Amino acid sequence: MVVDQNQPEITARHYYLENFQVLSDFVFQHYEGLLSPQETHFYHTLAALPEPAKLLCIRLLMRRGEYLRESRISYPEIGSLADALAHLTNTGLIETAHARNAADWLNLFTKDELHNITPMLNAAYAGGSTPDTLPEALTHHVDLLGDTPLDLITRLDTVYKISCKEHYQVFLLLFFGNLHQDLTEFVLRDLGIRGYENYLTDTTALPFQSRAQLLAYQQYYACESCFDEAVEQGPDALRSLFKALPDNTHNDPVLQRRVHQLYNHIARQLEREAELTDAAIIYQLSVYPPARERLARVEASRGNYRAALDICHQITAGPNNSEELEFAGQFSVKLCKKLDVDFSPASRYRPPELAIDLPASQLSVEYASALHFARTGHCYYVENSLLTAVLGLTFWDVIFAPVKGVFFNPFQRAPLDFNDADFITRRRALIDNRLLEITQGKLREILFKHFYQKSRLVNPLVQWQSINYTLLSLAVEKIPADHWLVIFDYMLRDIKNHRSGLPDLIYFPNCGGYQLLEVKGPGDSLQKHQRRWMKHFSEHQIPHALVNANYQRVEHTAELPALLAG
DNA sequence: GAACGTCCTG
DNA sequence: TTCACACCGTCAT
DNA sequence: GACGGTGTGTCTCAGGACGTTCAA
Ligand SMILES: [Mn+2]
Ligand SMILES: [Mn+2]
Repeated sequence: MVVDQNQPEITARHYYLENFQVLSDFVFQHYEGLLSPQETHFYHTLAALPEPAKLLCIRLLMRRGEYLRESRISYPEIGSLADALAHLTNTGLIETAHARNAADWLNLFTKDELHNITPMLNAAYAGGSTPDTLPEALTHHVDLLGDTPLDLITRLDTVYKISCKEHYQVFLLLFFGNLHQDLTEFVLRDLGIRGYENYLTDTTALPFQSRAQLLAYQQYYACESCFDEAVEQGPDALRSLFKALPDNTHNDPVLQRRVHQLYNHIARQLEREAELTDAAIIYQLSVYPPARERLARVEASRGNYRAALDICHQITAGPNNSEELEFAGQFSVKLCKKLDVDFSPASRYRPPELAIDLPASQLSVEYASALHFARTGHCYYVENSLLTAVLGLTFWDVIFAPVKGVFFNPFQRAPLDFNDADFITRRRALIDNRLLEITQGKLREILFKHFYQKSRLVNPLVQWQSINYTLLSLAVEKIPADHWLVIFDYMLRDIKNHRSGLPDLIYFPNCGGYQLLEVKGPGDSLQKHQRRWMKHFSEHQIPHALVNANYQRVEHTAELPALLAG
C-alpha cells in the first residue's frame, strides 16, 4: 500500500464545527460575565440549531465578508441549503441585505453583472455616487418595464448579511486576544503546517477582566482600521480619530501600547500637516517611544528650545530605550548651541573599517561580499537571523516558561509580555541560571537539544528557514562562550529594540576565529542601532568591522530578446 | 490571454 | 501585510 | 551627515478558483 506523504492528513468530517465549539465553549465558560445579552444569545442560539444549520452558520462566519451572495454558498456536507438558510434567517443569525446598505454589498456583483443590469445603475455606482445617494439610485429609478435596479439585482441573486458576525468577532477577540487570528489556526495546527510550543496555559489569569476593557479593545480596532482613511482626509479627520480612541486602557499594557502607538502615528501625520500644536498635545499623552523624541523635535521646530531641552533631560534621566537615550544626547547639543549653553558632545563610535573591491554582478552587495570572504573561509549573510535564533533556541524554555497570565490560548507565538520591559525581571532567576549554564560550557548542548526537539515550532526569535545545523555548529564552535554572554546580555536588555541592527555577515576565516561584518556599498552608511551594536562589540572585544565595498550592481533586466540580439 | 490579486479550503 | 534595511533627495553645515 | 520619504526583499501554508487589469 502506497501512502502519499504529501496528502494533508484527513481531519474530522466536521472539523470546523469541533474547532468552533472549542473556541466558543472556552469563551462562554471563562468570559460569560463579560458578554452582552446579544452575545450570550448568539452563543445559545447557535448551539441550539440543528446540525446542518449550525454547520452552515460556522461556514459563513469563517468567510471574509459581512455580506454574501446565496449563489456563492455551496457546501456538500450541508444537505438542504434552503432549509439551513431558513433556520438562520428565522433565528436572526443572518438576514437578507437591505438596499440602504447597498454600498456595503454591491461590490459582491461583478463588473459585468452591474454593467448589464442597467446603465443608470452603472453610472450611479461608478460615477462617484456617495453611499447616501446609492440606495436612492437603486430603488427610485425605473426602467421601461417598471423595474428598479434593485429589482434586477434581486432577480440575479439573494444577498445575505451575516448579522451574527459582530458577535463572533467578540468571541475571536476574547479567545485569541487579537483580531488577526481566527479558526484557521486550528486547521493549520491539525494539518501539521504550523506548530506551537506546548506551553502551560493559565485560565485563572486571563487577559480580559471587564466588559469596559473589551469595549476599549473594539474601539481601538475600529479606530486603527480608519487610520489610512484619516490620513487621506487630513487634519480634522486625524483629530476626530484621536478623540475616538479609548481614553482608558484599563491597566492593560497591551492595549496601552497599541493605543499609544496609534497616538504616535496620528501625531506624526499631524506634524506632516504642519499642525504642530495638536501633534505636541497628542505626543504628550503617549508613553510609547518615539513620542518624547518627536515632542522634543516639535518643540524645537516651534522655537521652544527650552522646552525641548527639558524633554531631552527627562529622557536622559529615564530613557525608554537606547534610541531615545542617544537622541537626547545628540539633540541636547544642538539645543544648547541655540541657547548658548555649554554642552560636551559625546563622540560617536567609529568601528574598524576595511575596503574591498568586488566584481560587478547581479547579486546584492551583501551576497557579493559574502562570496568575496568565502574565498578565505566560510561566510554567511545572516543579518539578525543567526544571533536572534541562537538566543531563541538557547532560552527556549525560558521564553515559554509558565509565568502567570502570559499564556491563555494554544496559538501564541510568544508570551503576552514578550515585548514588555519587565519580561526579563519576571524571568530573572531562569535567565541567570541559563547564563550560568553557558559559563559552564553547556551552550552547544542546550542549543542543539532545542534545535532538534523544537524543530519548526514557532518562536518569536527563530526563523527556521534561515538557520541550519552547519551554520549553528560553526557559530557555537567559533564564538566563545563569554562572547555569547555579551551578545545575549545586550539582546535581553531590550529584546524588541536589540533584536535588529546586527551586522550583515558572519565570517569564519580558515585561519580560525570569526568576525561580524557590516557591509556598506557606496552611498550607504551605518544606521544608529547598527553603530550601537558595534560599540557594544568593541567594548567586549568581539571582532567586528565595517566593510566598505566598492561595488557596481548590474541590473538583470537583460531580457532574452536583448541577449539574442546581442 | 497572461499576470496578478483576492478569497476559500483543509 | 509586516518588518528591517537600503536608497535617494533635501537641507544645513 | 541628519532627516524624512520611498523602495526592496522576505515572510506568509499551499494550491485552486475566480475576477480584474493590462500589455500585446
Ligand atoms: Mn543589511
Ligand atoms: Mn549593510
